[in-house]
Amino acid sequence: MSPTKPPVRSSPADDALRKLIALIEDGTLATGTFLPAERQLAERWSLSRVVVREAARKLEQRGLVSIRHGIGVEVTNNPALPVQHTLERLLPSDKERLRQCAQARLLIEPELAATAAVRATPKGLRALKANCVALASETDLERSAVLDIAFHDAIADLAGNKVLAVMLRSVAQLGRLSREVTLKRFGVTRAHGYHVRILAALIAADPAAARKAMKLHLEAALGDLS
Amino acid sequence: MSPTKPPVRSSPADDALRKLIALIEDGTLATGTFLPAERQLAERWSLSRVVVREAARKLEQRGLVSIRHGIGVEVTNNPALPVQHTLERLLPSDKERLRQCAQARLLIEPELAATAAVRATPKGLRALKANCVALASETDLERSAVLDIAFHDAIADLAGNKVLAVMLRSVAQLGRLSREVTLKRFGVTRAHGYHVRILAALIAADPAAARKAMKLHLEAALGDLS
DNA sequence: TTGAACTCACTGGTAGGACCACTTAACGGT
DNA sequence: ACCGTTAAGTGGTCCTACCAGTGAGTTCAA
Repeated sequence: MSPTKPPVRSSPADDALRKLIALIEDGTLATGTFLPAERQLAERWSLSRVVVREAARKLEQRGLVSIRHGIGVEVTNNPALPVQHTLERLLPSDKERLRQCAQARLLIEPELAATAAVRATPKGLRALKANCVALASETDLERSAVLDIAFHDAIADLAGNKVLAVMLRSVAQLGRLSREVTLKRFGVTRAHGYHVRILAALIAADPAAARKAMKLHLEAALGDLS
Repeated sequence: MSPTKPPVRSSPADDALRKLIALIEDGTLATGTFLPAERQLAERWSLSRVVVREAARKLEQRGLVSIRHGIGVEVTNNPALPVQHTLERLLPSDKERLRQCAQARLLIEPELAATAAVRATPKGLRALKANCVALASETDLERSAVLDIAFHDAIADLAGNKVLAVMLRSVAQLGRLSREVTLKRFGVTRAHGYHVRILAALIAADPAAARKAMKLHLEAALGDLS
């Protein structure tokens, strides 16, 4: 009953983890920058290096950082990564995983597009338009794929539902990683056409049209996989 | 160019992690059992305890095990846990998180019910029926909530899409954890009624009816939150 | 001058041993 | 028969030394 041990149970490891998360979220440690070296953090916070290491490992598993031997700990902030790990373990077969991811996208993304049509901001629409323009003139297939993903991510953000946004981002990235069937050149131009139509529906603030345009786009793109 | 260092880059930590995952997945380490003590594993595999610890930490972050001070490392196998961590960080506000999770459920789960109606097996239907019966006679609210979640999980499994199943499981568990507004007694009996109707649609292999019944159920249950 | 190899000072990764903190169950005194 | 003590097990932390990649600066030969 002595007040020396109230329910304040907090372990050094948890403290370190929370501190780091806080630093990342408030922008002190921006995406793309590196954390201080493990030894420095340990001394600065009067902790063992082991504790700092464990915190870093946890951050890595949660997709917040990427640890690179000989380099350092880079802030990546990719919340979709843990989901990708889970799905890769649950569905070891690339083909089946892609199939189920496609099904999930087909269910989620048209709805996101419809919501985005209602909630879109001028700023968000400008960004989408810029993405479309960039995709039109992009010749490199690799960068085209990145732009394509960014377009869909941006729509998910506009919709304002972070739960669905994270889910979409996960399956989209997973699809991009595991498909050798990367887009052909004609695939890019076709994708651009669909993107333009989706963007038009968003600008018109027409949910039904956005939903339909997104559905058509996905069915066309995902159909290439079968 | 010497063949002594081909692309076999494998670190002891990765090896340990892979070994443990394999042991868990092939059933050698069943859910509910405990891993050997860290010191034992370290000696058995001729590794440092640090390495074993890091592997265990990673497994914990991925939802495969639960580490408990003074007790041991228990195999839990809850793939939804990483997603929950991510969403709790992205949406710190309980209220907003619940709202978006509800929206996600409303989108995903009716579709899962419809698919389950087509793909349901006799065995799966029996399990669902047993769950319904148990819920009807359960008086404890805590256990009722568990049964409720299990019912929805079972339907997701029947639908055969693990991607959507994991997503649903995540948002459902998250909802149960963060709501103080736990079900009242009348809520349980009402839920049971909906469950029976959903089950009937599944038995009848009627996708449209299943989708509709699930939608009604969710709208009723989630409506209590607002 | 140029350029390629080397050196060295970082980074994270691993090792081993000691000790702390929590849990449980067996033990022993009352 | 009860309850506090003890001891042995577990994970948690620390320290210190060393191994292993990386990159930049230096050196030395062409």
